[in-house]
Amino acid sequence: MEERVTIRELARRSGVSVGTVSRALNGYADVRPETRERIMRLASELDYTPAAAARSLVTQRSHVIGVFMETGEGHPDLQHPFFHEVLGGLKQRVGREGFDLLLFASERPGGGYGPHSYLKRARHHSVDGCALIGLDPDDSEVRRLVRGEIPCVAIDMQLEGPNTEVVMSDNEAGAAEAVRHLHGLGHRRIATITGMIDSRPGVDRLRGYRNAIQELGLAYRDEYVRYGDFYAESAREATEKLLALPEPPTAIFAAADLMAIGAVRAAAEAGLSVPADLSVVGFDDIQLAPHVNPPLTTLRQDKLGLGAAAGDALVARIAGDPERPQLRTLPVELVVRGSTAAP
Amino acid sequence: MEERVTIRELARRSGVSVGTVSRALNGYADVRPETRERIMRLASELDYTPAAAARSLVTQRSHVIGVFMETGEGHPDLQHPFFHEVLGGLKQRVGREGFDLLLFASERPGGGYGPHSYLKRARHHSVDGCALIGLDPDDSEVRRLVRGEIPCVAIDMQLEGPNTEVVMSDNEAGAAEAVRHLHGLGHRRIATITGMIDSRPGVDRLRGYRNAIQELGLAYRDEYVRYGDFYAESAREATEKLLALPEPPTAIFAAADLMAIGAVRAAAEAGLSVPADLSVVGFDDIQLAPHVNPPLTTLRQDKLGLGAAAGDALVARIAGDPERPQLRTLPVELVVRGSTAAP
DNA sequence: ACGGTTTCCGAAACCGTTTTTGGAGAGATG
DNA sequence: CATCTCTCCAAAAACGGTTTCGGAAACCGT
Repeated sequence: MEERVTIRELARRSGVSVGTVSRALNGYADVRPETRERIMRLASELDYTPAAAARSLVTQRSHVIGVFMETGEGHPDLQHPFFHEVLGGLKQRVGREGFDLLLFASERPGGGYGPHSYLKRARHHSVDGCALIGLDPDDSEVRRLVRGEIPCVAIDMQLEGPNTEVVMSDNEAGAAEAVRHLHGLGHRRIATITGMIDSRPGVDRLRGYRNAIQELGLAYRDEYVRYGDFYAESAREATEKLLALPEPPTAIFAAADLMAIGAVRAAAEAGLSVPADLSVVGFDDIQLAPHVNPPLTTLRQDKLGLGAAAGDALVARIAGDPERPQLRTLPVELVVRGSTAAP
Repeated sequence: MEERVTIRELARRSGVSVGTVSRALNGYADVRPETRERIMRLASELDYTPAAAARSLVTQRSHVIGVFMETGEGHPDLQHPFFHEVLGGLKQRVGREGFDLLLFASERPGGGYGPHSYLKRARHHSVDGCALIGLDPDDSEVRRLVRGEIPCVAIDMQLEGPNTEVVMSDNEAGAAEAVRHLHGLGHRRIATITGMIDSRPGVDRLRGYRNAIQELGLAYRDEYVRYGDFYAESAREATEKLLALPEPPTAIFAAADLMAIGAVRAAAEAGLSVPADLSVVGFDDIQLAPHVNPPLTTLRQDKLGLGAAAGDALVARIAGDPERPQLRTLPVELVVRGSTAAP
């Protein structure tokens, strides 16, 4: 039978008290070098592994960051490639600092009583901080969570709380740059397909579009803005409508690469070729963007950077840094590939 | 100051002992209904949240599943869309059973001493089980982990251990079906671009290709098999070579959708059109497969199903079920779209 | 009225750590 | 030699739960 080797066992074998073992292992000053040496050697011989539960029980810190990211059927956000890359960035960043990520999945946490709530689940596991990715900011659970005492960072969602911070790309500037790029190419009839307009990125990108249109002295036409949901299918339908217009656009700014891809597809189905007959620019620069046909001109979000920034925010707030901004926005970069050309 | 409400507080306020509170909350039999009622009401009024650490310390069960999934620079596996969807399936399945997912990220777990090792990290957090996704099965750390006492499930990797189970798609059958489909369309010169041949899916798909070629009475030609790495770029190069052959293939089976997309791109760059001049079939059916141009004919892996099967394995083994298969393979399904046609 | 069951609950041990407190011994100081 | 300061460590009290054990009261049949 494999008996777990505890700190007590270490103490017994090395002839000191458990307190001393703990101090030796944790690098406290007041333990004689040779004693420490002996203990550490023994620990590695026996492959001693401290129990996180015991430690966090007393220190009240778990070195774990909770992650809320819905995988629901309705909005399969966990399936949006964008969020995964952000998650990867977060993982890397907080990993360096010794944190692990707890991806909340359980429906009745703690194996039993009481309904689940975000706050409760976070408290139950004593996470040191929480990352909220692509959630509905109006959800009452979410609001309760950020109103609590746990440091939170929200990615791509508008949220306020005493100890929470928001990280997102500069969506407005990016959208504006997209239409300027199109305009520079010579396009004058530029349409857009928005993301969900109840999300912050959705409205910001729309605003960027609108501002740029006006700054460039183009007429803002209602029929040129169509509402999508960040996924391909919605853009395909939207593009159909757009192309059926009496005066169809020569260029489309889609507020997500997935939607840009949907738009390209709709164009192909309408017998149009991209970019010869229609220019399309996306947003995100997902992994596949350079590989689709034609390669997508898009605005690159620094996905790893977003995750890393979220990690930064979390570790800083966990460390007790009070001087934190409420919002951190990262620049996006236009990368032009093959889906845009002069009209 | 927000004092955490503990079970002792509950006991004090409701005038019973802590043991009774515990039993009441956990649904044990020997507590009078009205007492239980009173306690539970109080608990929900005070929003009592049990501490997972304390509980798992004594029960030796954490209700947490550890997930190892590398985000390294070298092989950015966390970036392969396939794995995310699998993760989603796993999350859903184990979530129903009350488990959460711990995504290992920390580089020096426990905040300090000793080098990290998979086994050590798993033990440190007392995870009830581990999921290994897309790792190198020859890694010595991985082998140590599966030799241990913790139930493990490996997804898409060949691995053996006393308490570990493997879940993967029926790659061989899928590959065979791909070439039969191509053959049925009239193709006779069918090439393949493999995945990494040090991975089980890589070799299985190659074997499936080879077997089908022979069963159909086609000549097996060495120059028709090119080695890729599951990502787009490698397939693009491989396709260039293939098309430069004196007798170029009329169809390509790419062992991954990302590679199929790379192949399509290479064809376009060579002035060929898919599927008119070249048929391409992929593998995976990633989310984007129906949306690229042309829509990809591919073999659908049941990604959610793989995750769910992994979850099944884990919960069963955690519950102590000894009657478990060592390997579980899931069927794949040919879905024909626009990237294949008669030659 | 009495032994035997049941039902309900309190007391206490325990899980594996950290951290505080204090004290023994050694060396320095007066 | 007495005292004072170090240095190093032991003991014990937490942290917040679960679970075992046993006892008091209530209920039962005779």
